[in-house]
Amino acid sequence: MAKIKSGGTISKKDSILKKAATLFRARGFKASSMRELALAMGVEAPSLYNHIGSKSELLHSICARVADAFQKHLLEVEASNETPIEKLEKLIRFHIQMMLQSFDEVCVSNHEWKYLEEPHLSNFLQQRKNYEQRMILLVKHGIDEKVLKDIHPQVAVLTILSAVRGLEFWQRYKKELDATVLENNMVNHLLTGIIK
Amino acid sequence: MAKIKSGGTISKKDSILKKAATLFRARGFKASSMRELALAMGVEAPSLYNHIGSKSELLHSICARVADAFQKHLLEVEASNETPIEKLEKLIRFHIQMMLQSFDEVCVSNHEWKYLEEPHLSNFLQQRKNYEQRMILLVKHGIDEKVLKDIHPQVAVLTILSAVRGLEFWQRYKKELDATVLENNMVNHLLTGIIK
DNA sequence: TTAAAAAACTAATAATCGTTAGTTTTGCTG
DNA sequence: CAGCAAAACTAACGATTATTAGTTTTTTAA
Repeated sequence: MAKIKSGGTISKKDSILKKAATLFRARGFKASSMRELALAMGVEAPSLYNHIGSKSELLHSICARVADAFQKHLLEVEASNETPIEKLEKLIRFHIQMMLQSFDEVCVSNHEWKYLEEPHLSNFLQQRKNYEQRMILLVKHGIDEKVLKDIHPQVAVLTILSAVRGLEFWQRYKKELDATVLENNMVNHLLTGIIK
Repeated sequence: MAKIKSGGTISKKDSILKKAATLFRARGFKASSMRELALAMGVEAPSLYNHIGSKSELLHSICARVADAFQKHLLEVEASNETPIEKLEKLIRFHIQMMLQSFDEVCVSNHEWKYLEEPHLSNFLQQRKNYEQRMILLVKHGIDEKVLKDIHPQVAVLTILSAVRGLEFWQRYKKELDATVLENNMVNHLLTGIIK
C-alpha cells in the first residue's frame, strides 16, 4: 500500500536514517521502537527490513557519518597554514555549524553511542579519543608559541567540546536567538572569556 | 536469605537509590532492568518492591534530589553580599563539585530526565528553566555593572552550564588530572578565556 | 520463646520488543 | 499486457520487560 517515499535523489535507506535520527534523539535509542520508526515512515515495522539490516545498524550508520564528518574537517584544518588560534576557532565554528545543521544526528552520536555494538563501539571511542588528542596537541602548540595562556590543555579541550555539545539546548531559544549571534558569542566566550 | 544491606545509618531505600543511580548512569534508564538492579543489590527483582514504589519513582527521586541541591545553593548565593563575578564563580565551582562528588546522580539527572513521568517531568523542566533564568539575571547584573563584557547573557549561561556538564567525561582523566587543577582551570577558562 | 512485622522468595501476568517467515501487492520493463 | 523484482503486508516467534500475587523466611519485640 503505502510506499516509503524516496524523496527525489535521497535513497530509501537515507530517508529511514533521517527519521531514525530524529526519533532516537527525541526518545532515546533504547526507548525508540521499530514500530514507532515505521509509523513515522508511514509503513509497518517489518517493511523496514527490506531496506535496513537491523536497529543497531541504524545507530551505527548515524554515529559513523557524524564521526567521519568531524574527522575529515580536522584533517583539513590541520593541513592548513593557520595559527593555532585560527585553527581552534575553525574547529569550534565547525562544531557549532554541525550542531545547527545536523542537529539530530550529532545529538544521537553524542548521547546514544553507548548502545553501539562491537566492534563499532570500540572504533567509535577510538576515533573520538584520537580527535581529542589532536585537538589537545593544537592547544599545546598555541601554548608553546605563547599565543595561549599557560593552561591545562586537556581541561581546555574538555571545556570547549562540552560547551559546543551543549548547543543541543539551543533549540529552546531558537526564536529569540540568531544562529550567527550565538556562534560568535560562544567563540568569543571560549577564547577570550567574559570578564572585561 | 540474602538481605538488602542497609549500611549503617543509610536507609534501604537510599542504598537502592545509590545503586540505581550508578546503573542508570552506566547503562541508561531505559536499558537498565529491575533485574539488573536487583542483581547489584544481591536480591531478586520483586524484593525491591518491598522498599520502592516503581522504577519511575527511582528516577524521580534521583532527579529531584539533584535539582533541589542546585536550587538550594543558588538561593544561598543570591542572598550573599558578593559581586556578580564572585557569585558566578561560586556557581561554577558548585557545579563542578557536585559533578565530582555526586557523579552518578548528576549524570542521571542530566541525561535521563526525559523519562520522568508527569507531573514530575514538567516540574523538573520548570525548575531547570527557573535556575537558568536566575543565572542569566546574574550575568545581566555583571554587564550592567560593567564588570562583564557586553555579551549575550543567554549564550554565556548556556556555555557555562554546558561546559561544567561535560565533566562527566572527566573520569577518563581521573588518574592524570587532579580535581583542584581541573576546577581552577575550568573556572579561569570560562571567566577569562584562554588567549593571552 | 513466641507472635507479629518486615522482607525475602517463587511463579506468573500482560505488554512490548526486534525480527523472521510467508504472502500479497505494487510498479517498472519487455 | 505479461512477468519479474521490489517492497509492502499479516501473523507470529521467542525474549525480555515491569510488576503483582501469594508464600516462606528472617528479623524484631514482647
